[in-house]
Amino acid sequence: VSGNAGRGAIERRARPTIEDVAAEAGVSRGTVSRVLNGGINVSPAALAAVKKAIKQTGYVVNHHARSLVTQRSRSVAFVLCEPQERFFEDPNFPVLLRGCTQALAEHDMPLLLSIAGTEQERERVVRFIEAGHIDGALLISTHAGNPVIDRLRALGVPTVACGLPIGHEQAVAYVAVNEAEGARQATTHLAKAGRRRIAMVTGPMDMPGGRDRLAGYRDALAAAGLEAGADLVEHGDYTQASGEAAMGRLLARLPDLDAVFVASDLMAVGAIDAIVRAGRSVPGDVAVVGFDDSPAALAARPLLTTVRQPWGRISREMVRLLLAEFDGQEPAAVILPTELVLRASA
Amino acid sequence: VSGNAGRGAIERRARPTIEDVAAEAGVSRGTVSRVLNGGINVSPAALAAVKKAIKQTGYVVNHHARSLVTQRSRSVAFVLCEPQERFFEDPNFPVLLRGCTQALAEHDMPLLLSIAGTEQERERVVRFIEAGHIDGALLISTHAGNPVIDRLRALGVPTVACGLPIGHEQAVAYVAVNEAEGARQATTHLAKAGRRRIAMVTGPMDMPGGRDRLAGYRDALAAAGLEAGADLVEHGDYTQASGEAAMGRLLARLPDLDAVFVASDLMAVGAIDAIVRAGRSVPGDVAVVGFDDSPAALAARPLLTTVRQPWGRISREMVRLLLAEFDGQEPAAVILPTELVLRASA
DNA sequence: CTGAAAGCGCTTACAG
DNA sequence: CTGAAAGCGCTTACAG
Repeated sequence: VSGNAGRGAIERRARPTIEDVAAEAGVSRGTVSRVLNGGINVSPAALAAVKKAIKQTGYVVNHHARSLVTQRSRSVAFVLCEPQERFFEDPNFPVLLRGCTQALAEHDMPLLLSIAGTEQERERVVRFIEAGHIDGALLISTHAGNPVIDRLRALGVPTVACGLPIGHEQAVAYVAVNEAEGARQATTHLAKAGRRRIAMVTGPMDMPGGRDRLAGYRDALAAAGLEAGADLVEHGDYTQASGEAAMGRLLARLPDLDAVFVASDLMAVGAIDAIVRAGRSVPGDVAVVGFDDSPAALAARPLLTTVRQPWGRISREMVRLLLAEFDGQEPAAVILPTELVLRASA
Repeated sequence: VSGNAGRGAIERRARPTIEDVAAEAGVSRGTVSRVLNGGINVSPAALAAVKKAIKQTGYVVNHHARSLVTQRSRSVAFVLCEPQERFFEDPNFPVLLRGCTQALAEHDMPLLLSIAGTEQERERVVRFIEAGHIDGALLISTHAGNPVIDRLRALGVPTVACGLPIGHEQAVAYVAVNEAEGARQATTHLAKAGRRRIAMVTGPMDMPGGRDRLAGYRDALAAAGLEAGADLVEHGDYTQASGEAAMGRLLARLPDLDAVFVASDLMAVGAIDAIVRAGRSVPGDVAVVGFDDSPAALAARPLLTTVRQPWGRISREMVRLLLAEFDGQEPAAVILPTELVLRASA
C-alpha cells in the first residue's frame, strides 16, 4: 500500500544485516557468523540468543558478501550442448532439468541454465564460466568432440557429465546407465515372448547409447540363439522422424519382421507410425520396445513397453558427484541399472 | 598439465583484480572502475590505457564484489508454477525457456530456473527470492489464484508474466498474444474452406487461453453465419489425452462434424488420434486446426495447420519489459499478434 | 568460547 | 578528468 509511490529504479526495503542480529542478540558479529556457519565454537547460550535474534530480525544472509570472501558462489550451471531441435523435441531434457533443479534445491543451490547449442552460445557460456560465476557444471552433451568439455577441464571447473563423456572417461565425472544391459533386457523380453525376427533401430553410432545398446541387443540375440544379420539393423538420430524412416526401411526389407527394439521412446513413436501405416498392428504383428521411459512412452498408442532410465536418481547422483568434487574428491563414475517397464506395445 | 596435482577442495588460479589493472595502466582503481561502468568522465588516454591493461591482465569483473555495493545481482529467475506433468508434457515450455535464456544472455544476464510446482517448492522459491538473490522474475503460471504472484508483489520484486495474469492485470507486467484474434483466424480459415459443422476443443475455462479462444471461435462462427450450438464445444486441459477424449465425445455426438479447432497443438494431436481411430480421415473427413505452433505441430501426422504464437518475440518482450522495470518504469502489457500457419491438416 | 580487526573486490560521492 | 577514501556485508585467523 505504501509501496510503489515515487519509486525510481529498483529499490527494496533495507534488509537486516549480521550487525543487526549481533546487536539484537548482544554478541559480536563474529559469533553470529559462527552460528551461521555451523555453530561450532559457540556456547549454547550464545547459540540460542543468536537464533532468536535471527528469527526476530528476519535476517537472511547476503550471498554476495559471503561469496566475496569465501570465493565460492554456491551455484551450478546446467550446460546444455545440444542443437536447438533436440532440445525442443527430446522429452528427456525437461525430466533431467527438473531432476537436477530439485536435487540442487535440496542443497539450497540455484541452477543456472546455460544453453550452448551454437558456436556463439558456446563462446558466451565459456566466458561466463571463466568469469567465475559458478562453482561447477552439469554437462549435457551428446557430441563426441565437444569443445566445451575441454575448456571446462582447462579451467579446472568441477564438472559432471550425463552419460559417458567419450574421450574423457578418466578425467571427468559422469553418471550413466548400463546401456548394454538395458538393451539386453529389452531384446530378451522380445525373444521370450516368442518373437523370432527381432530388428533394431539404433541411435547415432558416435554416442555411447548408440553403440552400447546395439551391442546389448546383439548379445541377447546370440544368447537366445536367434539370427542377428546386419540387415536387421537400421540407424536413427533419436528424432521421431528418424525412427519412422528407419522403421520404413526395415519393413520394406523384412516382410517377416515380428519385433523391433528401438533405442529411444521418441524414435519408437515414429516406428509405430510407420508400422501402422504399413497396415500392420502393434503389438499383434510387430512388437515394439523403446528406451528411456520418457513422457513419450505414455503418449504413445499403444502405451510403450520400454527400458526405464532412472532420471530422478541420475539427477541426484550427478549433483552428489559434483558436491563431492567441491569437497576435493577425485572425479568418479556412477553406473545405474535400468528396468524393463511392461506396457502394451510388447 | 600442472593442474590437479595435490588439489584439495576447489581452488582456482588467482584472478586479476581491478587493482592489478590499475597498476598495469598506471591509474587509480577509481578510474578503472569508471571505464568498466561506461567510460564516462574518463580521458581518452586513460581509457585506452585501461582497455589495454584489461586485455593484458585478462581481467574480468567479480560480480559478487560488484553486487555487494550496487545491491543488484543482475540475474533473473524463470519461475515455473506448473504441476510436474504439464512441465514435462507441454512442448511450449522448452521453447519459452530457451527464448528467455537467449534474450537474457544478450544482456549478459543468467537465468535461474526455479520450479514451483508443489507447495513445498513454492515455499522454497519464495524464500530464495526473499533472500534477494535475484533482481526480477519471469513468471510462467496458468493458475488463476497462484499465491506466488501475491508474494512477489508484496516483496516489490519486478515481475513479468507470460500470458494475462488473471486478477493482476493492472499490477503486473505481462506479454500475451491476442488470443481471440488467433481463434478467429483459425475458425475463419475453416469456414472459408467450406466446412459447415465446425466444433471446438477448448482449454481450461479459468485461463485466458481457455476463455478468449472460445470467444474468438464464436465470433468467427457468427461472422460466417454458421451454427454455433453449445453441443459443438468440448473442454480439455491442454494435455494430449484430454484432446483425444474431448474429440471422442464430439465425434460420438456429432456424426456430421467436418472440422474442429483445438486450443492447443498437443490436444490437436490427441484429437487426430481419436478421429483416425473412429475411421475418419484428416483433413478429408475432418479438418483440424491447432494453436501454438509448438514442436508438436511438426510431429503430428498430417502436419498440423495451427495458430502461431511468436515465442521468440514473446520471450524477448518479456525480458525487455523486465529490464524496463529495473529502470523504474511502471509495469506495462504487450499484446502480440498471432499468425495462421497453413500445413496439411486443414 | 568470544571479540576486535583485517580483508574479500568492487563503486561512488567527495574534493580537487 | 582523477585519486584517496569510505563502505557494501560477510568470514576468519588472531589473541585472549
